Order: sequence, then C-alpha cells, then structure tokens
Amino acid sequence: MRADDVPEIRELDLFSGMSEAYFQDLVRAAYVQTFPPQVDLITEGDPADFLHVVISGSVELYCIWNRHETSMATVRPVSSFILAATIKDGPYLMSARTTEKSRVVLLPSLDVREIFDKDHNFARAVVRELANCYRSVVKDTKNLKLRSSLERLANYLIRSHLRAEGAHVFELAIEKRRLASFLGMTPENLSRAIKSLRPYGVHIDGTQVTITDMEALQTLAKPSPLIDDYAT
Amino acid sequence: MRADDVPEIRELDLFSGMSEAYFQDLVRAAYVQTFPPQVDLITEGDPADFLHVVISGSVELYCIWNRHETSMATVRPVSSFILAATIKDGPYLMSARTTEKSRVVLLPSLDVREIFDKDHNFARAVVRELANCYRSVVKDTKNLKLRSSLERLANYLIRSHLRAEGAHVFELAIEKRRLASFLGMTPENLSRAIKSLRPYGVHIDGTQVTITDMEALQTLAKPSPLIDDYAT
DNA sequence: CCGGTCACTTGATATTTGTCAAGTGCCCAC
DNA sequence: GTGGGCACTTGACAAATATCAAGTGACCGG
Repeated sequence: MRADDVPEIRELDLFSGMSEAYFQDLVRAAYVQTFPPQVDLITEGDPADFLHVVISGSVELYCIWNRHETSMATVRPVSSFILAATIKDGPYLMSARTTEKSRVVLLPSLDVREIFDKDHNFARAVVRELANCYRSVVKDTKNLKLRSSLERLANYLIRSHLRAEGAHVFELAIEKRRLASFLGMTPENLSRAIKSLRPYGVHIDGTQVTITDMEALQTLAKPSPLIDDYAT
Repeated sequence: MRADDVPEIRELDLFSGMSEAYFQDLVRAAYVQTFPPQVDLITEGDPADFLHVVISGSVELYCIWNRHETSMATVRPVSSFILAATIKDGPYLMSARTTEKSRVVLLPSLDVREIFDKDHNFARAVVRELANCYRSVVKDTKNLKLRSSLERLANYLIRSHLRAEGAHVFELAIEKRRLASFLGMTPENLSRAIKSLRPYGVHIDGTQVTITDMEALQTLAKPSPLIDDYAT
C-alpha cells in the first residue's frame, strides 16, 4: 500500500475515529490495486472476502437476474462499498465493476471483523455507515415505487444540480445508458424522457445539462427530503 | 411493562447478547401499549423518539409521496422496527400503522443510543440487525427492478409456501390490497395476475392459496437466493 | 336477519414503458 | 484522416400496467 493512500482512507468517516494501532493493523493487511475501466471487481454470490474502498475513479454496483442487468449505484471516491456483506460474512448481493480507471483498496474481511470486535469506536462508525446505507436504499425504493420514470429523472437532475453547488449548467456524472438503468428505464425511454422535460426548462446536449426553469422542474419533480436528501 | 413481555423481548437477537444490567435499564424506560387495528404509530418525517418492538399483532410500514401510498413491509412479532432512524437520531423514513390489534413496546431512542455506546455486545447486535435490514432492502430493490409484477407475485407465493413449512395449501398473511401495494402493483392488476397464474398451478380462493404444480411455478418465478432467501 | 360498507373482481380503455429496427454522430485506433 | 464501433436517438409497434366504472360477495353492526 502506497504511503499517500493511507491518509485518504483514514479520513473516511468509517475509519477516522478508530485507534491508530488497529488502523495500522488494518492497513498492513490491505492491498491496493489500480484497475482499467470495465473490470469486474466483484461478482454477486461470491463470499465477501474484502471490504472495498475506491480511492480514485468510479465503481458501478449492479445486479443480474435472468439475463436482465440493472445498475444499483455508482460509488465515487473516497467511499467504501459492500460493508454489510463483509460484516455479516455473507455473499455479495451486488456485482461491482470499474467504469473508469480506478484505484481500489482491498481490506480483508477477516481483519475488518476482528477489529470490529475489538475497537468500539470502529464498531460505532460501522453502525453509522450501515444506517446511512440502509436509509439510502429505503429512499431508493420509495423513489422507484412512488414515482414515474419522468419524475425520477426530474428529481435526479435536481439532485445533480444541488451536488454541482447549484450550477444551472453541469455535466452528467454517468453515461446515459447507466443512468437509464439506475433510474429503472431503458436507454430509449431516457432519451424520450429527456425530450419531454424540455417544456420544463431542461436541455441536455451530450453530457451537458442546462436547467433554465428551476421552478417548473420542481413543480414536476416535487422533491422530498425523505426521498432525495442525502443527509436525512 | 408487564412482566411476561420482558422475556419475549430479551429473546430477540438484538437484545439476547447484552448485559442484564443494561437490559434492565432499557426495560425500565420502556412503555408497552396495545393498539386497535388501523392505528398510526409513526408518521414519516417525525423525529425517531422510540425504537419499536411488535409483541403481538402486526404492523405495516408504508410511505406516502404526492398522494400516492405504497406498502414497504409488514412487521410480525417478535421484531423491532425503525432501528436505523433511532440510531442515527434522524427522522423516520416510513410511517407505521397496526393492521390488527397489536401489542407494541416503545423503547426511548435516547436510552437505546446511550446503551449502544456502553454495551459492546448490544452494539454488535445492532450492526448485525442493520446489516440484515440493509440486505433485505437491497433484495427488495432487485426484485422491483429486475422482475415483472407477475414474477414478483410468483416469487412471493413460493416464499410464503416455504414459510408455511412447504405446505401446498396455505393462507395469505396479508390483505390482497396490501399485497398488491407491497408488490408494486394495483389491486386490479393483482387480481388479474392471480388469474394468469392458474396455468402454473396456482389457485387463490379468498385468502387460501393452493399450489398444485410447484415445478411450473418455479420455472416462471426463477427464485434466486440473492433475492428471495431471507437468510443470505 | 337485514342492510350497508368495503374489499375484491371484471371489463373496457388509457397511459406508461419496453422492444425492435433503423438511423446519426461522436470518439478512437490504425 | 478515415473507418469502424458504439452510445445515443428516433419512429413504429407491442406489452405491461394503471385507471375508470360497474358489479359481486363477504363481513359486521344494528
């Protein structure tokens, strides 16, 4: 593990509160690797041997059933993923692949579980992280079950706009076909949905999004903190 | 709190490993109440003042957005619910109501968080519980995004059949309109879906389900441990 | 026992979403 | 620069799902 990777991980909520000694134990056992784009890191169903942390690049979590594939989330630096499987010592429920060149830290699940048992601060951080993940997925489910695909797209754009610090022109963070899958629709339908947002002041050219009538978009999207706020 | 309620709670995975002293602290602060059917216990958005445990009866978790309502889960005895909100000290993401006469224990979130900080065994149990909840919702999301409503119904019936210890005749545990909402469809559509499962050996009369051709049903449903197994 | 409510069902129809097929245009490798 | 691949778009059509309206039947209170 490269020396300058260490502080980046240490700053993660998950690790920032734990004792230095245990953190060093974890780091000593860790691997770091740089992967090209489109490399499979995890296959759902496999035993969860490692807790993963993306240091740079980006990783897509996806699932397959009966020849259908759906995108569940995109993980961006610096974040851990598949913590639940690691702690539970269960199989991965999702697969993961790089979408661009990415640097990933692999922490052996065995060590994570061992230190989880010994370091109370780490255990508490794990709980916070899991609670956040859980609430995040619940919000996703609400989004899926309560909204139409057009409404989901509208809300996604508003959230992206907020993440871009309120800029009215910003870039889509992921490819459209991935976005379509994430939003639970086909690429064809996303194309059409984008067009039908034009009356609401949304123009998307390539990856560049322009929002000219935020009020109209909000009226359509009806964002709710209990679905769309990352923090709550 | 009635004396005979205590052992039931103590046996929950969440509490079985914690020290007797802390458990007594929790119990002392707890309320128990019996509610009639159709009573709202929790409104989404409210602060999570209590961790809830159903002792008897059953509780529906549901969400509302823009005048639409959807059923997220049905909690049966003996289980806790809304642990994540309690731990995170955040607002409830879901509302809860009794569907029948129910006995519910209310543990003040403050006490739960305090003991969570002091009792390592309890903290570990919380983590296991949260990991299970998280994985459960991930499976739900896969179910929703990857399957058609007919496939969801077919898999629901197979799961119910397994929960009924493999009986080929069993009762639906919830009303059809709730089931429809839980499966992400309208009651009308559920009716039609039930009819279209007839060629697969499924007959539903009132609340009684009869499965005569398990093999055909499985071929349609294609159940997967990574979506349908409670344990994984 | 009767009447009313309400869940459920059924049919007709509308809307949403997906599929298939044929483009267009961008990006990258040679 | 140029050709090929691939993401994206567009249009026509098909399937899935929702909506609306009307009816049936079971349960419950009086």
